[in-house]
Amino acid sequence: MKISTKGRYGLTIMIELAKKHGEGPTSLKTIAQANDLSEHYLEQLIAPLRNAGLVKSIRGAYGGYILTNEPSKITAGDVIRVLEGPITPVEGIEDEEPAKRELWIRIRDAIKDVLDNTTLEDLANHSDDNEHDGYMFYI
Amino acid sequence: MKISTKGRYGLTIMIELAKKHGEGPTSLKTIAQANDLSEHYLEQLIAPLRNAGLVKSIRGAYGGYILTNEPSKITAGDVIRVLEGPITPVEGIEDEEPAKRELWIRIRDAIKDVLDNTTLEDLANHSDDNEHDGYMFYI
DNA sequence: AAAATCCTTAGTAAATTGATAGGCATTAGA
DNA sequence: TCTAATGCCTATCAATTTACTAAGGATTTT
Repeated sequence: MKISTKGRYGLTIMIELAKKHGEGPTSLKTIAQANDLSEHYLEQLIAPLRNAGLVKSIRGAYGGYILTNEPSKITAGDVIRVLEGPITPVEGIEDEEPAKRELWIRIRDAIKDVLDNTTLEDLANHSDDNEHDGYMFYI
Repeated sequence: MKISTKGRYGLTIMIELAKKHGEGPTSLKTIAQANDLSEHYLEQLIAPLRNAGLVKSIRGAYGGYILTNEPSKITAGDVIRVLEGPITPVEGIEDEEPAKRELWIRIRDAIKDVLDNTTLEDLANHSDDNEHDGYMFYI
């Protein structure tokens, strides 16, 4: 039910790169410091993002990472799938009996719908409004 | 992102009890055998369900468990919250910056919508159709 | 040459998962 | 009253995952 720090920090990295898109490479050190995260840990997270072709690295001094695509063309789902695996509430949906199977499928599709329709552009350009504060803590 | 066997087996228990609702208690042994699960493990899962008041136990020979409410009045969300904790894709949504915070809230609400609108009656009475087979494996 | 950066592998403490083991407490039915 | 069937409780544990830390090599710019 939870998305771990892999997916969350991974999104943080990608949002930072989206904000700097077109301005040359951004180093992990910069991103780690700006978000108070471990640079070493981020290195481990960006490796799969690079292998998946979502980012490109530029080595050496003044190097860093850049997005390989427009922020409007990369979704939160792209990032989460790489770092957390397939989007599904349970392993082996196909093995469940019909009633539960349909429940998991409805949940999966609901999550997919949100993640696949939210782009890095949406996330990077987001204003600092707080329109959701009113019901935020209702669980 | 995942619901563990706690929530899944817990739902299995509750669906079995819903099927037998009004017919007297059902033992964990019966449920464990019917679903090829460890009876001992199910005992650990039903304890919190009992503490939460979702089921009532009847001790002694020919005892077992019964639902404390109509299957139409108990939702999958009730069961999942007891066994998996609050429904949320991340811990500490309130600590995230607005862009990600809204993303997590949208995901949370989408999951809540499904879980809170699916009752044990829905799950117990489900026919064995396979209407979703066509796109089931698309992730 | 020096500094900044990416890249890779290894290790690790804590938590969670998914059980198993053993046995006591309670009750229905013979 | 005895016995079998059940619920109830505590402890233990192997495997996995999480969230890092550590160490150092490879590459490129200045």
